[in-house]
Amino acid sequence: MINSRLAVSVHILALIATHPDQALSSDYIAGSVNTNPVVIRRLIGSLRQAGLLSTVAGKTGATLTKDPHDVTLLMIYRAVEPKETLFSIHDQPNPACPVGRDIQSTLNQSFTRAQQALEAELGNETLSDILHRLVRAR
Amino acid sequence: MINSRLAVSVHILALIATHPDQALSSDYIAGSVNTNPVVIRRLIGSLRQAGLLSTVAGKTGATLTKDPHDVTLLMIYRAVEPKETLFSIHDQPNPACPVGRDIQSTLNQSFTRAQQALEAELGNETLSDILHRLVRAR
DNA sequence: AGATTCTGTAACTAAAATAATTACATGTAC
DNA sequence: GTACATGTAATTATTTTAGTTACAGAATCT
Repeated sequence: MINSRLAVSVHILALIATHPDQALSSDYIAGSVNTNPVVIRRLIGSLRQAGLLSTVAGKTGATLTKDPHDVTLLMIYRAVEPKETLFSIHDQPNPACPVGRDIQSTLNQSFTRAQQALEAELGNETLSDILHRLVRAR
Repeated sequence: MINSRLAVSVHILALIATHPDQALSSDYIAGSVNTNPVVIRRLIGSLRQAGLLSTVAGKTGATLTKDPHDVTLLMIYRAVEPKETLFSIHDQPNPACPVGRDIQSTLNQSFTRAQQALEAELGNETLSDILHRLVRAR
């Protein structure tokens, strides 16, 4: 199972987007997400590094640097997910065995395709889509 | 990052498929995978439960119960992956917050789509494809 | 039959990943 | 200058994953 960093990050960005007039503190956001403020600040740090929002140290709040239409879930995912490959492959299979020798590269092809399909789908969904569905959900 | 159980399971099935005449022990398979025999026996247990192979307790070896053409990576993945959902979503977001209240169901829609794309791709790849690529890799 | 070897599992340990927390340096605003 | 915020390192806790030990029960071999 993939970690919840993407889920929490979307939550953070949705909060900021729906409160354009208010400066939301990491404490406030943590209250909505139900976690520790430091967890929020760390994710915001990654999102800032990815150019999705900007903050000023010491100053409350963060502002989106892109239009929600132009922010895909894939961009958010990549911002907070350090690992490039989705599936792990066991290492050091026996090179003396014909299967062991080539299993890694073979699996890698399949896994790469699957990952690309996942990422294509994440790339098709924007923060704007999320915001619209949040409103409609009421 | 997703665990390596799918990778190891494909390795196991590929070994069995390429040695139809030999009865491979969990010890032998563990030697090719480079892990502990119990890890192999556990995965074989899951694969058996899913109807992908059969074994006889005490008797060396396992035999595939399906043609490799009819075994998809998705079937293998589902056999050894207990979790149904790919992405985790943080729990107990603040219900008093409009975003917190509906974020889970909203994210769930997006995540389900992404997961389906991944699974569709895994469903398109068969054990037979893997076997062919293993041979070609030499 | 008895010894040996294997599978099937439970139970436990180790390692790694994830999340939560503490602590504090530094910046902002009144 | 005080109060409060962010940024980040360091630590701890929790969960997941993988590896290991142990052993009961089945099969094979002589």
